[in-house]
Amino acid sequence: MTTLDDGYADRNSVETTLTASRALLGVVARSVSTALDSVTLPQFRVLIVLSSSGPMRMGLLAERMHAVASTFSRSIDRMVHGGWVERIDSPDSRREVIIRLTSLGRALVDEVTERRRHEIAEILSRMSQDERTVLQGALVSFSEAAGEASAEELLVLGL
Amino acid sequence: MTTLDDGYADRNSVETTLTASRALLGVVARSVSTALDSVTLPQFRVLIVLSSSGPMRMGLLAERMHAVASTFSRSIDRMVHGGWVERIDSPDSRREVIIRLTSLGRALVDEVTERRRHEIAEILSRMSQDERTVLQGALVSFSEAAGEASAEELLVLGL
DNA sequence: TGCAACAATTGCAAAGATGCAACTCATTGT
DNA sequence: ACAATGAGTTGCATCTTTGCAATTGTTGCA
Repeated sequence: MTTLDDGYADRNSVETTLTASRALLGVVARSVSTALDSVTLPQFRVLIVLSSSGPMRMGLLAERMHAVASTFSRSIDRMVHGGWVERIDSPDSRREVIIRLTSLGRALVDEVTERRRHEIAEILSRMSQDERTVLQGALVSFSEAAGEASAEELLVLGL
Repeated sequence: MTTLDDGYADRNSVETTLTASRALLGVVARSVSTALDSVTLPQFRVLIVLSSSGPMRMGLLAERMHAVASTFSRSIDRMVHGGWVERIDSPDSRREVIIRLTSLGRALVDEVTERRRHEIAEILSRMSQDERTVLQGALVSFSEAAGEASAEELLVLGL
């Protein structure tokens, strides 16, 4: 991509970008908020991690969540009780426990991402083809300039 | 704005938009995460509302937060104790209590928004002037197509 | 004036998140 | 075989969020 880096962002373009980006954040917020009727935000974060990284050993998952193992064990108790995840034996070692999404848990995550996609598609459909094309190009360059947002960071807000 | 509505969004542009939203979320998450060392997310949301709407009567604020008044009163207790907000007498009625940000509370919010602006500026600075201009226009048309994201919704994410 | 409506707080209570220390098994290495 | 280490769980404790019911003042109105 061409990055001429021919300037710095003036105050105004920052404000404009920030303001305009609120719409996009609104989409995300709406999609997540429905899930929060079912699980808490910390719990939803767990679902997100399991969804994107697959089944995982207890300790590893706790570490990813920046939680103390004991704390986390009981959080998982609650989530198991809620039917969102399940504990299964590890094929590697009998002292390890693997946490896996149940179909219910997966459905909840899917519902959120699906809602998000759907809503974005809806908004895009209200734009002209030209506008979409321009937007797409602009967002690509923005994403590239921004770099990868680490999964770790996104987790703070539940994706 | 011209909305020809001459098509539907293809899968690809949806994905691109989704990716960009993650980059944006990364910015938001990073900016907020430091504040979360000081206050909880629900508490930070209170600070956000006070920051954007100014001092507010107890009951009104509780309503905005979708909290029951009694619940909220105690949340405010903790925040007062933490030094983030203060209760002041209402000039209108002696039975009303106004909640106002302390300078500490305001500083916390400012710090977050400042960090966010800074980071956006940084990203924009890695783009060419042309790209920035195009991005702004594109985001504006996206915002228009999306409609207002209610402050209510954005609050889920802490702005 | 006196009562009903209003604003906020307090009493009580349940559920989650979180942390430290102790404990139970399983595994590894000597 | 046994001690040391590793993985999870349980005991115990605290703090925050959240809700319902009852209480204390205030205000408005008949």
